[in-house]
Amino acid sequence: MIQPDPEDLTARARIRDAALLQFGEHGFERATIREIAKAAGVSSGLVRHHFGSKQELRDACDEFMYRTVRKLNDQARAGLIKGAFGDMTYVAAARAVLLPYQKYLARALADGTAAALFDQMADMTEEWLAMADEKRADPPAAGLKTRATVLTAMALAVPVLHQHVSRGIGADLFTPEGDREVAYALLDLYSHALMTPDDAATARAALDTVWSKPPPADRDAVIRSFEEQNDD
Amino acid sequence: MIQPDPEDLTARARIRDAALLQFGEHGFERATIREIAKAAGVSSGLVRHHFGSKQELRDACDEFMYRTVRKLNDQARAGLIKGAFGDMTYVAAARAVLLPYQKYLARALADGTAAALFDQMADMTEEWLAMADEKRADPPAAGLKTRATVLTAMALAVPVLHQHVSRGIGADLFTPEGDREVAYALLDLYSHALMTPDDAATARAALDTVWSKPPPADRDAVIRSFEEQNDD
DNA sequence: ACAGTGACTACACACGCGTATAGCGTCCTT
DNA sequence: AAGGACGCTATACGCGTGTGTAGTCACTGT
Repeated sequence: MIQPDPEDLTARARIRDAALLQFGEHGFERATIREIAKAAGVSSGLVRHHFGSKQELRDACDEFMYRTVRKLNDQARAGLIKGAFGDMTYVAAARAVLLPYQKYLARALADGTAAALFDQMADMTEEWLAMADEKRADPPAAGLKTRATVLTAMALAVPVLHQHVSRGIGADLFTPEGDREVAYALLDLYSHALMTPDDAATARAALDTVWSKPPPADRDAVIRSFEEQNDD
Repeated sequence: MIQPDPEDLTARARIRDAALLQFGEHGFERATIREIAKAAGVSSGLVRHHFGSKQELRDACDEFMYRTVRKLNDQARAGLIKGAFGDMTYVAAARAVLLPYQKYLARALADGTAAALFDQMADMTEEWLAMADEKRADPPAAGLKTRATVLTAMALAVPVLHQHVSRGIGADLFTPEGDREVAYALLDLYSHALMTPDDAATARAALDTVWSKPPPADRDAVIRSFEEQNDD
C-alpha cells in the first residue's frame, strides 16, 4: 500500500501489510492467519516462520505503526513553522500515508494496544499546548499533561469512531469529501469556545459539591427510577 | 450492579449483566458463553435458551444500553435548566449509573456496534449546540449536524480511550480522582478556544490548496522519505 | 562438491468454542 | 389430576483456529 506494487515488497513486509489490513478490517480476533497469508500470497506456515505467533505478528504491526508515526512526527516538527497554520503540507501528507492503516490504528488505540503510539502523540500535543499556554491570560484549571492527554484523545476520536462520524456526516470519513467536511467542523470547533470561563468555573463548583457530599435525594431518585425499567 | 444484590435479579437479567461485564472486560470475541454463564451462576445452556445465540446476546446488551442511556437523557432533558451549568446532579447520577458499563460502552462504540446509541447522543449534542449557536457572532464553517457529530465523538473519546487517558493522567479514569482530574481538563479545554477564528480561516485556506492541487514536490518527498524506512 | 542455513510449503494435531439435543423438575391452567 | 409450558441442566457434536512438524528448494560460503 505504501509502494505501488506489493509484489516488490519482501514476503515478510507483505505479510505485515496484509495483517495490518486484515486486523483493521475484521479486528484481531476475527482475522485469521490463513486469510492474512492468502492476502499476502504466501502459505500460512510462513507467517509463523517470520513472526512466531499471531500475537507477535500484532506486536510487529504495532511496532511498525509506531515507527511510521514517529517518522511523520519528526518530519512535522522539523518542517512546520511553529504556531503557523498556513502550511498544511505535512499534515496532508501524513494523512495520505496513514490512510490505509486508519482502521488498524483506530482498533489498536481503542483496545489499548498502541500505548506507545498514543503517548507519542500526547507528547507532541503537549509541546503544542505549551506554546498555546503562553498566549493565555488565565491560569489553566488542570495540569499541562492532563490537558494534553485529554486533547489527544479528543483529536483521535474522529478516526477511532469513524463509523459513527461517517454516518453522522453522511459521507465516508476516508474519502476527500468526508475528510474535508470533518476538517472544517474541527477547525470551527477548535476556534470557538463552547462555554465561557465563567461557565466552566460554575460547572467546576457544581461538580465539587456533587462529589464532596453525595446528594441524597435527587441522585438516588435518578437511580431508583432507572431501576424500574429493569424489570425483564 | 444496578441493584445491590445480583441474586435478586432474574436469571435473564443476571446473564445480560454478566455479559455486559464480560464483553466489556475481554471484548466480544474473547468473552465466552461459558464464562458469562458461570459469572451469572447459571448453565451455559440457559444463555442460549434465553438469548438464542451469542450475537443475539450482544444485541440484547446493546438494546439495554440504548434504553438506559435514553432514559438518562430524557431525565436530563426534563430536569436540567437549559444552558445552565450549575446543576450537575443528573450528570453525576448518569455517570454513576453507567460506571459499571463504561468498558462495554467504550468497546461497543469503538467497533461501531452501538450506532443507535451514538446517534442518540449526537441528537442531544445537536440540541445543545443549536442553543450555543444563537449566542454566536460569526457563521459556522460547517453544518450543525456535522459539528454535533464531531463534537459527540470528541466527548466520547475520553471513555473510549480510557486506558490511554488513565495512563496519561496517572490515575484510573473510573475512580473519583481520575474522573475529577479529567472533568477539570475538559472544562478548561471547552472554555478556551485552541485557535483564533483567523487561524482557522488560514488553515482552511491552506487545506483547500492542498486538496485542490496535490502539491508535487513536498508531499511526494514526505512519502518517498517515508518509504525508505520500509526496508525490512 | 558439500554441508549448512533460511525461506517456504503441506499437512496434521489438539483444543476451545458456539451450537444443538435430550431430559428433568416445577408451576400454572383447565 | 392431567398436561403443557417454561426455566434450567448435562452432555455431546462439529467446526474453525492457532500451532506444531516434517520436508523441499535455493542460495551461500568453504
